[in-house]
Amino acid sequence: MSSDNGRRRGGDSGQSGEHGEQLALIRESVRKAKEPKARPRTWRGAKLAGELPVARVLVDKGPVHLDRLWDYAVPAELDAQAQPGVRVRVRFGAGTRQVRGGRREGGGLLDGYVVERVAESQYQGPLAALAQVVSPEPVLGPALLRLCRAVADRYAGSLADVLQLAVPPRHARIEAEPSPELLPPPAAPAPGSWSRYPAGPAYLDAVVRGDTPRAVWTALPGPHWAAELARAAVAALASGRGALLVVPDGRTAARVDAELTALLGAGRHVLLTAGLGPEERYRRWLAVNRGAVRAVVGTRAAMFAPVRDLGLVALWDDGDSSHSDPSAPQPHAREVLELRAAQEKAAFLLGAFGRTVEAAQLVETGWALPLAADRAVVRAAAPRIRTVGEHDEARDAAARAARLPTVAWEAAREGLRHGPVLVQVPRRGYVPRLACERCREPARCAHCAGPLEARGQDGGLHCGWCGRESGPWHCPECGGFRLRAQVVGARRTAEELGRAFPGVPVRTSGRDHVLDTVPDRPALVVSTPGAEPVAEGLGYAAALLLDGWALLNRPDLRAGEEALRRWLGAAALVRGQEAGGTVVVVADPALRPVQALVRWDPAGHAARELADRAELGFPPVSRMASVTGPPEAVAEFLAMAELPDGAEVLGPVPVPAALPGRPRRPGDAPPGERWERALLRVRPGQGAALAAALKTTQAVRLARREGEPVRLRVDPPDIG
DNA sequence: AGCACGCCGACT
DNA sequence: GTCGGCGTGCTC
Repeated sequence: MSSDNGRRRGGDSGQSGEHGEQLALIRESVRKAKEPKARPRTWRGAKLAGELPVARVLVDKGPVHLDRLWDYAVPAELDAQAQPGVRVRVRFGAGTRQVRGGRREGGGLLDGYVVERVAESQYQGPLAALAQVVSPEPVLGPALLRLCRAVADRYAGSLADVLQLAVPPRHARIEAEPSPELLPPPAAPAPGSWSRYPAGPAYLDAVVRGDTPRAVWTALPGPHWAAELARAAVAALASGRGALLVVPDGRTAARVDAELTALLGAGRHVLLTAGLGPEERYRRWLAVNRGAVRAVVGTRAAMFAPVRDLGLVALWDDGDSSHSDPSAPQPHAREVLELRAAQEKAAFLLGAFGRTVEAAQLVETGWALPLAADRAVVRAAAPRIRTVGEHDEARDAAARAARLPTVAWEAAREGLRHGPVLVQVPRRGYVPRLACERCREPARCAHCAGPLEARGQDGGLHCGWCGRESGPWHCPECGGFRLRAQVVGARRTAEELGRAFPGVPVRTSGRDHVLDTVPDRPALVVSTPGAEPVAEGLGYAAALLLDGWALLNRPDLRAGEEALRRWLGAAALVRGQEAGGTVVVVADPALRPVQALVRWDPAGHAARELADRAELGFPPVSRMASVTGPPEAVAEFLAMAELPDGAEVLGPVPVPAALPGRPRRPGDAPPGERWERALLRVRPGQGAALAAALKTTQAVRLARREGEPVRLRVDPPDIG
C-alpha cells in the first residue's frame, strides 16, 4: 500500500487530519500558496527583491537532473545581478525545506541558470532563496535558450544536457576583461568565384539585402569553396547581421579563418575551435555573446555560438561524421543549424562536394534550393575519372609488387611527370569484415551470422557479435576458402610504392601525422580519407583511389554515399581535366557510387538514394530512434511508452559486443553485459511526437527509478 | 543521488 | 511509549 503522504502534500486540504502538528504545518503552507499575496516579502529575515521576486532556475546537472524549472526567492541584495541568463548556485535536495524549527538547511549547492524572473510562483510551498549569483554575465540569452529547448525536444534529451554543449565553462578572469570594440559592417563583397555558379551572385545579393535564402550548394572541385564560404559570411555582415560557419575539423576551420581574414582583416570575426584551449575559447565566445564580434567560424560546438542578429548559418560537408556531437543527446550540426535558421530567421547554406540524403531531402521538400554550377563548368573543373576493376592484374612486375593495376600504375607514372600524386588508402581499422577473396561474399558466423574478424596476427577467426571462435572457413557462395584480410595500411602502401617508383619522394598523411599541404613537386602522397593534404599550386596531377571495395562493403545504409563523399573529397584536390588531372578509382564500375563519381553527379546519386530510402521506409524519409540497454529495461521501456499512432518497433536485437580494441562508444554495452537495441520508426511528420513520447517515458522511469535506465538516440547513425 | 517521512515491529 | 529498519517519493 502506498503512502498518501504525497497527495496531502500536494495540497488537498479536504483530508480529515489526525497528524496534529505536521498536518497543521502542511495546511499552513497550502494556505499561503493559495493566497500568493500572503507570501512573505522576506525570507528568513532577509528582504526579498521588490519587483519580480521569484527566479525560475534551470539546474544544470544534478544526481538526476530533472528537466524542468525550479522557483527560488530572490533576496534583495541579489536583485540587480540575478537577471535572466546569469549563472547561479542554488540549494537543491530534500532537507532544504524548513522543518519545524525553521533552521534546517540541507541539500548540496548546484549550478544553474536564471531563465526568467516572475512576480509569483505556482509552487505551493515555501521557496528557498538563491544561494549565490556566480557571475552577472548573462550567458544564456533568450535565443540560445529557445534553441537549446528545441534541440532537446528534437533529440528526446534534457535541456541541461544540451546546455552543457552550448554554454562553455566559466573563467572569472576572462569575464573581467573588456571585449574589443565592435567594428562597423564591411562593404558588400564582390561575387568573386561565386560567379561560376549561375545563382551564386544572386544568393550573395539576397543575403546582403537582409533576406534569408536557403541553399544546398554543390561545390565545384578545387580550393575555392573556402573563400566562397567566407564571402557568404561577409555578405551577412554587410547586411548588418551576423554569420556562423561550421566546418568539420580544426584544419578546415583554419583555412576558412584565413579566407575571412583576407576579406575582412582582423577583428570582425573569430575562430572557435577546441584547439584554442578553454580560456581563449571563452574569451572569444564572450566577445560573440556580448555582440562585439558578429561572425564565427568553428567546429561543431560553434553551432551554438550566440551570434547576435544572425543573418546566415552555413555548414560545410555535412556528411562528415564529426558533425555529430558524441555527447548526449548527440545533436547533428545540420539539424541544429536548420533549427537556428528557422528560429532566428537567417539564411542557410549547406555546402559540400557531395550530397547527403538529408541534403537531398531539403531540396526535394523545397525547404532549400539547389545551388550548383552548369554541367559544362563542372566537367571542366573536375579531373578525368577512370575506373579499373579489382582483378585487373598488372603485367608489369613493379606494379604487381605495389598491388597496382596497370591503369593505376600508368596514371601515377604519368602524373609524377607533372606534379604530386595522391594515393588514397582506407584506414586499416576501417574494414570491419573479412570477405571471400574470390567473390567478396562477407564471411559470417555459422551460429549468428555476425561478421567474422581476425584476431591479432595469428589469423584465428572469431565472430564480432557472439565472440565464438570459428573453425576453418569456406565460402558458402563460391566454395572459396581464402579470406581477404584487412586493407594494407597507409604505411605499408607507402613502402611498396616507394620501391615501385624509386627516386620519387613518398609522404604519408594519416591519423597520427596529418599534413596540411604538400609542395607542387612530383611526389607520392599516401593518405587515409579525410587526411589528404592540399597540393599547393594547381593541385595534384593525379590521384589513385585504392581498395574501393573496402569502403563499399561496409554494413551501413550510408556506405555508398560515404564512399562517394570520400572519393569526391580526394578528387576535388586534383587538377581539372583540361589541366591534365586524372583520377583512377579501383572499384567495380557497375556500382552506383562509382558511376556517380565518373559523371561527377553527387546530386543525382543522393536523389536516387533518397528515393530508395523512401521506398524502404528508412530515414530521413521516416524518423527513427533507438532504445538501447539491458534486455529487461528495453522491454519495460517499450511496454510503457505511449508511442505515436503507426509507430513500428523493430527488434529488439542483441547489440554487437564492443570489441576489445575499439574504444567504447555510447550505446555499446559495458564489458561483460549483453545489451539489446530496439529501433522505433515513425512516419514523416511524426518525429516530434516520437521524441516527446521517448522523453516522457524516460523521465517517468527515471523519477520512479524503475529498473535500469536505457539510452535513447534519435537518428541513430548506424542502421543497416 | 540524498534525504525525510511514515509504517510497523521490537524493545524499554 | 520510543527507537530504528525499510520503502517510498520529493527535491523550488
